[in-house]
Amino acid sequence: MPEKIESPITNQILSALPESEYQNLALYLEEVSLYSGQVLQEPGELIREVYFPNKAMISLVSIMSDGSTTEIGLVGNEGVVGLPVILGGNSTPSRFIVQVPGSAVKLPAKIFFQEFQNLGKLRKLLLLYTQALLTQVSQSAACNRQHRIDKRLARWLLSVQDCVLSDELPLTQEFIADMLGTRRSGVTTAAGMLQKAGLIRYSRGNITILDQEGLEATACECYRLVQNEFIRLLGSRRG
Amino acid sequence: MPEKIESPITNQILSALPESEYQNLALYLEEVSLYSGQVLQEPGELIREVYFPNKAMISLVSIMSDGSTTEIGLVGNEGVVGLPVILGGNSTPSRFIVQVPGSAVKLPAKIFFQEFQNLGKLRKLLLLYTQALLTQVSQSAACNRQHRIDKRLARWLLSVQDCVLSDELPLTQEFIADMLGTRRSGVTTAAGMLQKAGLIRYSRGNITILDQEGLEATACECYRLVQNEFIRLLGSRRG
DNA sequence: ATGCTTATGTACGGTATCGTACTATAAAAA
DNA sequence: TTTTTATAGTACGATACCGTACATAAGCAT
Repeated sequence: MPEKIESPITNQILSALPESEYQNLALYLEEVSLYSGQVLQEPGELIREVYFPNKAMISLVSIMSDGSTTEIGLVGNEGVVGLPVILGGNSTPSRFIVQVPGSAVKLPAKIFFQEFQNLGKLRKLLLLYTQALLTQVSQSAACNRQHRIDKRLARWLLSVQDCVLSDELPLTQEFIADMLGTRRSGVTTAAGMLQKAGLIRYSRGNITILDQEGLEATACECYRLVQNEFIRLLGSRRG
Repeated sequence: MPEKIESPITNQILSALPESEYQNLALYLEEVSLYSGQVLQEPGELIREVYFPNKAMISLVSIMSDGSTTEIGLVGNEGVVGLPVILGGNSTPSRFIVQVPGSAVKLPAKIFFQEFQNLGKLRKLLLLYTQALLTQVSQSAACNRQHRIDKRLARWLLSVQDCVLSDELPLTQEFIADMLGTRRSGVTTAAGMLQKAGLIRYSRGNITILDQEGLEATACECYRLVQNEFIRLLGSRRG
């Protein structure tokens, strides 16, 4: 039996729903605590639940046959993990993995799908969010081709910050390397440059953003572009 | 006044519609001939018409502020250009440009949007196609990070072949370089390798695929993965 | 044919990143 | 405390690709 939701829901999609639509879901919503490194979904697996992050951040990750990984999208409190349920595919070739731990709200895929069929606000929001995610992934495709590692790192840190609404990011360089699709020592070098410039501080699995504006100036244009598109489509701040 | 459609419609989405749904659109469909290099949409422009390619192939392209370009998706006869109309954004930050000339069917965005609201086959197909495109873009994001130029070129040529259903591809190396997000001379070198291996033949803006199986063996795994996902979701062959 | 334009071939120093290995240090465990 | 483990720093040859420049050649117009 799903439990009652005690904590406030900060997920922006759920928060934006009119009361009547929210009540259609409320009975089935369940608050869960996600831990770092938790795998919500492996490639090809049938999606049985979708997750609305409150504070957590979840990465969508591509895995090549040689084991190399690349992040293709990030989901924070502005979004939802599990769009293939409404798009009809019910699975994807990517892994969903928790990067930043925290609370989220879980909903059975079946209920999610049913409510999406109604001509309500949820449906409208989910389609807009789909476009926003598509834009994010598209920009990453171009970014991965065109931009250097230090710019991409700066962009990525800003994006994570927006997802979790905090300057303190519990992330090891090893983990970041897996997301950026590069070597760990490459992250060390790039992060060292950002730290030397006074933009971030870090030590053993904790990164603090010291100068957001400076970091934005260092990041590639992709951060701003995606963020602007999230604002245009959803009115929220996310890149 | 839209003209009557004379030629057979080979676009897979339109072909798959039940007669009644097709009739809802038929009055507004207009056959158009797309030429190479034709820009259907610039970044940020309001989308007024959507295009269902019959034989043509259209690239979705990201443009950076320094002018560099990167293809983020391809659309052939399996799909439609203009998804932001149904997703609600009505524009995107990318350019839609005709890569391989040929016929397509044009439909006013308004009609497209209206018909999508109905709970019919069109809606189901479009959502599935959205997921397929998202998978394609996602895989490109990872591919751009992980794979070498010759593998990506092989993948890309196979994808174009699937889009236009022909072994003869009217493409210059300059154009290909813009799509792969690399230099023209890099394409020359990579294409030279493929030609030396007997996989393709080319001369002045025309590439012929001689050995599809060999090309697949050379291409990165991304080709197969995306193609399989198109088959799973839509039953059609496209990567 | 002749010249012009477009497409392709090639070269070469420079740079980002890889692959790998080894070291250093902080935190946790014994 | 000592040992172990996780995390981060550094080095260095190898490699893919960039940036650019110039040469060659095919097709087209005259």
